[in-house]
Amino acid sequence: MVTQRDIAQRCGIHQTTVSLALRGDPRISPETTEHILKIAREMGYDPSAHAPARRMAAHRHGHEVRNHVIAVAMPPQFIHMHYYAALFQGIVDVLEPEGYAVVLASLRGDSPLPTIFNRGDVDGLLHCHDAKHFVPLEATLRATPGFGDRPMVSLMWPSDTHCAVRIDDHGGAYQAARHLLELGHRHLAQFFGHSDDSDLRVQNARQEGARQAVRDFGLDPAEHLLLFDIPGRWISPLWRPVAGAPAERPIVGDPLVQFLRDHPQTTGFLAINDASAIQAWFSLNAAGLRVPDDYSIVGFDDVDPMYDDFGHNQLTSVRLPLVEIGRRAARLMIDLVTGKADDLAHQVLETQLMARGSTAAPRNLP
Amino acid sequence: MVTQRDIAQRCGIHQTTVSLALRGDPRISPETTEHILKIAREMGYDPSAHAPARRMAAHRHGHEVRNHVIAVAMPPQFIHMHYYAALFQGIVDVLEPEGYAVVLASLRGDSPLPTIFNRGDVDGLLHCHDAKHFVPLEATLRATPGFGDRPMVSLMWPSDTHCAVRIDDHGGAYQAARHLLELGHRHLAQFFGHSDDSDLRVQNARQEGARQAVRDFGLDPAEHLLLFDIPGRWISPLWRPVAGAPAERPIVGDPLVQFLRDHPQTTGFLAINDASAIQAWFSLNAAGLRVPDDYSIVGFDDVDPMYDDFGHNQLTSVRLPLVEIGRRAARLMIDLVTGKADDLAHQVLETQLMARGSTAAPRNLP
DNA sequence: TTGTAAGCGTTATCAA
DNA sequence: TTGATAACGCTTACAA
Repeated sequence: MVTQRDIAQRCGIHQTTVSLALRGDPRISPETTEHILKIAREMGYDPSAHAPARRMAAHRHGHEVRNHVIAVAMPPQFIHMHYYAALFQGIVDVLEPEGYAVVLASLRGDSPLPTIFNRGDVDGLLHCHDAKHFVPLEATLRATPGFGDRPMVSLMWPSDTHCAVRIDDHGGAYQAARHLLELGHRHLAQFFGHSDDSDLRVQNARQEGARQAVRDFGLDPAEHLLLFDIPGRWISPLWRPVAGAPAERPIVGDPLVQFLRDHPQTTGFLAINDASAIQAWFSLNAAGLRVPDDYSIVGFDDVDPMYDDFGHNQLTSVRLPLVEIGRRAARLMIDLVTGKADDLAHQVLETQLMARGSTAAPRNLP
Repeated sequence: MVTQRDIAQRCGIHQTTVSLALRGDPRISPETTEHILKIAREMGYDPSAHAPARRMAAHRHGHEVRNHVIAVAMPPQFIHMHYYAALFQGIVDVLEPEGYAVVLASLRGDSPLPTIFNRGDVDGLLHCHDAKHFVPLEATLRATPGFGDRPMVSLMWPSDTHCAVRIDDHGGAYQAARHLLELGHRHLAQFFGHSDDSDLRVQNARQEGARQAVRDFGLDPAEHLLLFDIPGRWISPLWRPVAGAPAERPIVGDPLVQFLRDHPQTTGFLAINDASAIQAWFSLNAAGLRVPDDYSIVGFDDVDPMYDDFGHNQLTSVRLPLVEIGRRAARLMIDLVTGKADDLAHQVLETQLMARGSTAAPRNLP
């Protein structure tokens, strides 16, 4: 393992000079510097091999170090969902070429915080947790000496305490509702996933977006836009490739059919995500009802397909620029780590409606 | 930042004693040790905060350090495939509770090796690359001073140079072929994905497995088991949630229909994975042929579903214990890192046929 | 422009 | 059973 002293000896020079030269300090003459660099290369000097020594010295002088390591915290089971996969893809797209390593941390309360955090080896954290779930994590991390006040960026969820990159939920729901209204639907039902411990800002924004679209059509939301409280499991991924996993087949229940009995005028559904849209579709099929002949469904996220017999996705959905969000969050993180960005930057991206076969003009129902 | 010296001063004792006590050295009397530990806790001493110092000292005495960091190398786009997701899930299941951090590294040639490798901060590597693709990576890593000869474990692919945990491909193909033969099919076609730069051992094992099943039925493989060279893209995931990605809709071509014209006796297909099985299914549908009425298809991996209108997966497939493989590989890695396992351990796991709606008894075709 | 010296916090050796 | 000392390789303040 070749050290700066080895190089110094070989050059008949002092180690300090080598240290300065290697970092391109202007106090060392260009010729000396060049010679030292040449010898260093020749001897195969590898600066990163001596990271601990450098860290100690830096610490002594009260400096921070960049590790080129970014942690990414995702909810459990994220790996099985295309939604998170797309975000993740964007993150890696940006970080990898810059030489950053990506550390995956589920950061659930039940596992210990990986020692890499305590060691101060992580430069920052990207995460995808809603505010309520993230509060305890944030507290833990902030209290971890090795992490301290390093930057965090939230993906998809708004945050009051740090940066966020997310989508315009209001606009997305507006697009979905408007699409159905333009097709002629007049009585819509918006899915609502009630989970009392989760941040409601996103759902509220979506509800307001749909209401706005209804109002813009001169209709009264109270009458023309109902809420349908979906079974909790509809939100989950349909299929998990886990031997013995519970959700091999979707839960095909009839709460939706019951809802339609109670509200027979409803013809259009705004789902909470694609999985719930597809579950609803299956439920309608099971009841002998047809999409889009009898009912129209709009998914959300555009990450899960509903194939027809020929492999064409039929699910109309609101496409989220998830990969781009991952990319932007990662770029923002790099800027924060390198001190080029403000710690409270927020970015909001627009969605795009992908019209497909699950939506059509309504026909008169009995 | 509290140091051993701080503790020593507070105890009116020498720092060396603190060092020994903290590591439970028997030379320090139990009472002293206990007292020191108590004070250390009180003062909030965090050993991992001083990792660099410890590393330097360790290095000086020629010791290795455990970082509790394992790298996982997966092929590009792995994040969008359930196959890799399941492997990954297993890995994380085991590593996370043990306090290991998981570093994701695509390790493609075009990005620089993350500095974390050069620094010696990675304890070992789990990877999922076939031998031919992995050879250059392995060379690079072995030549990286910070990684050197640390352990590697291969998932799914056999390796001559290091550990592997994989499945019994021969047995899996045997199960699939036997299933079709037992249903009464007598003329089978096995999918073959020709990519000349990839390790063929796996495909060879599967072909031999299917041949064996045919022979065990008293039939001649040369006549009763054909190979169908599938379009390259059939192997890829059907749906990628990437804005503007190329593969939004499957390629529904007719090479399979052409094949059936040339070999009209064929009634049963052994796919190379689930995606190719589903693509084949779509192709048959497009040609007005029906599964399983006219043809039976067996997938492989059991990671991608083919839903009927009610959300029930119809694809018969060979289930791979992917999560378990991830778990075993991770456990093996921990054993290697802690010096408890041999460096050439191999594990082979069995598959299980999941019979569903895509296979049935053949009927007489025109 | 270059050299000197001190110190970061730990571990291991050796002396007490 | 405990204490003193030297080193690991680097960065920086200061002296030459």
